[in-house]
Amino acid sequence: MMEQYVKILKEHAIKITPQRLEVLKYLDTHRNHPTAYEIYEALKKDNPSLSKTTVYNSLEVLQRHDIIHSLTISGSELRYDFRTEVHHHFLCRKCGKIIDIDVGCPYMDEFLNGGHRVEEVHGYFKGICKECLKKKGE
Amino acid sequence: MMEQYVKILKEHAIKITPQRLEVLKYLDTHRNHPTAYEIYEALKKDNPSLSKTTVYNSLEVLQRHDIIHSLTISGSELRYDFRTEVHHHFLCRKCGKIIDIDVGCPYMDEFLNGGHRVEEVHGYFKGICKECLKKKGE
DNA sequence: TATAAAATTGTAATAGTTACAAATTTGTAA
DNA sequence: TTACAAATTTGTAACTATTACAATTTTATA
Repeated sequence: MMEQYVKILKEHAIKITPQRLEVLKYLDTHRNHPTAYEIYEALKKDNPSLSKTTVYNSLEVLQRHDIIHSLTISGSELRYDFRTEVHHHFLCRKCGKIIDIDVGCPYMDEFLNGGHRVEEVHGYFKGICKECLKKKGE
Repeated sequence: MMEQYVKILKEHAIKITPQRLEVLKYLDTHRNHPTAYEIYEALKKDNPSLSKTTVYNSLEVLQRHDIIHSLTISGSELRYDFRTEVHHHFLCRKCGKIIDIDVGCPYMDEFLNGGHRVEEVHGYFKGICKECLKKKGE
């Protein structure tokens, strides 16, 4: 159940706590780019004494070790993502959904010709998603 | 002096006010992706009665008419950009500077194969800029 | 099992942004 | 040019996401 998450934390020499395991598990099993608040609300059901600060702290430590990523796509709040290969994101203005765009830009390296050291790449697209376009037409 | 900005607002049928003209001029002449607060602080010098809300309102209307864009690159506050052709941005974690990356990704359209209608494209890179890398070595 | 270091909790503070009502300004038409 | 309705500006207060901090609890280790 939790062994896989224990393993991840151990590999990164992060102290193991139930809260961190739950946050990590939640992100692994909910790939819809939740906010810190959504994670907090969900985990509070099984652990009513959970603190919002703990969720933020857990997200921070997981992010620092590159186990998860945060997205700044919305501009008002951060979204969190279980780390996978580089991919991009589409934000639908209508329904608010954030959809994975599973293509890396093959020309990405060209952007780096300025001599900067690039550690993160974010591709954000915004518009109206396929489903909302369909609804509109009906 | 201001004629060019008057012209832009007229073309978009936006009511002309000194505040909007100043905000637009500021963004045209300061291409360093300032925050709303930075714009407010700068313009207050010549117009002490300027309200922060007015800056936000002006930015909102200019953005709605696609005259300026906002960047969510930092995650904590919005940055504003006088509209130009599609280009990307690099945020230096060390000095905080946001640098223009003047290359469009030629494979951008491929991302859209999901059938979504894309209205905005943001490419954000984060790392250490050339200048900060140089300083470190010294 | 004892202990030091680190994490969790709860509350309060902070930062960026938005809501709102009163006063002022804008564009238009007589 | 003047008058007026509609829109904008202003100032203050509210709101939301996030961070700071001190007291308590838990973790990893010996």
